Amino acid sequence: MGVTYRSECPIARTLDVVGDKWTLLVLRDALVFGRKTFAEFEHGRERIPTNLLADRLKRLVDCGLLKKVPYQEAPKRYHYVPTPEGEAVLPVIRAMKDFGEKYLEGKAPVA
Amino acid sequence: MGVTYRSECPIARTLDVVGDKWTLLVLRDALVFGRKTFAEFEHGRERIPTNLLADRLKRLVDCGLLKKVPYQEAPKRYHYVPTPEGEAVLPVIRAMKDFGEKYLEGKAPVA
DNA sequence: CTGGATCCTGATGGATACTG
DNA sequence: CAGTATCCATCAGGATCCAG
Repeated sequence: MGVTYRSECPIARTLDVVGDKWTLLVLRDALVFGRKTFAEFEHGRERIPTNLLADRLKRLVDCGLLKKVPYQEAPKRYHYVPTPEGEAVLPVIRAMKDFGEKYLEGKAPVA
Repeated sequence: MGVTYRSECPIARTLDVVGDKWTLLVLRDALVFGRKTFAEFEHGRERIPTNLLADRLKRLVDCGLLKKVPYQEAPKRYHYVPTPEGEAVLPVIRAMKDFGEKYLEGKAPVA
């Protein structure tokens, strides 16, 4: 909230929203693997720490890329499901997948 | 160098290489604005701190997305220019541009 | 002056333990 | 199951410094 984007550039803005090591992975799990619950996101292959997962889910909900939908009472439980805006990031995820497959397979990481 | 990727997923691998707030912006400057020198990268609209710029340029060179080409002796000066692998990230940058233009224009940031 | 390197401080990341 | 809390390590960001 209340923070400003670094610039008017749409690329910079996109990075301000999803430009970190986990956010797009959470979105991938939601969009391509259909994961919905906290536990489903948590137990993906990359083992995101629970505090970061909670934070990323909250952010994604706050900025309108995911929405919380209740699926159970007592105790209240929620599914995290992509909004149309959330689905709109699929092309960037696909582009990353293509890039990763073409250039990063079997290649040692540098950083 | 010796670090391992978080998983075999090509998306996760791509994020391990370019998944932070600055790397893709540097790549954007190189690929779409044709910037080459340290100063050209530094004086973009987003004002990246010099230490981060130096670090990101080095990483990008180390992982083969940019290469240093000398263009002057005494003192040695270099251009940072995209390799073919570097050019291969253009689709992800374009996808981010599309997303940013469609969904983030005039919208307040959340984080 | 360009191309960084260094230093310092506050923010973020990440592992694990704990709670409703 | 779905998160919080805690603690420590690392990184970001800004200022400044240094070498060619």
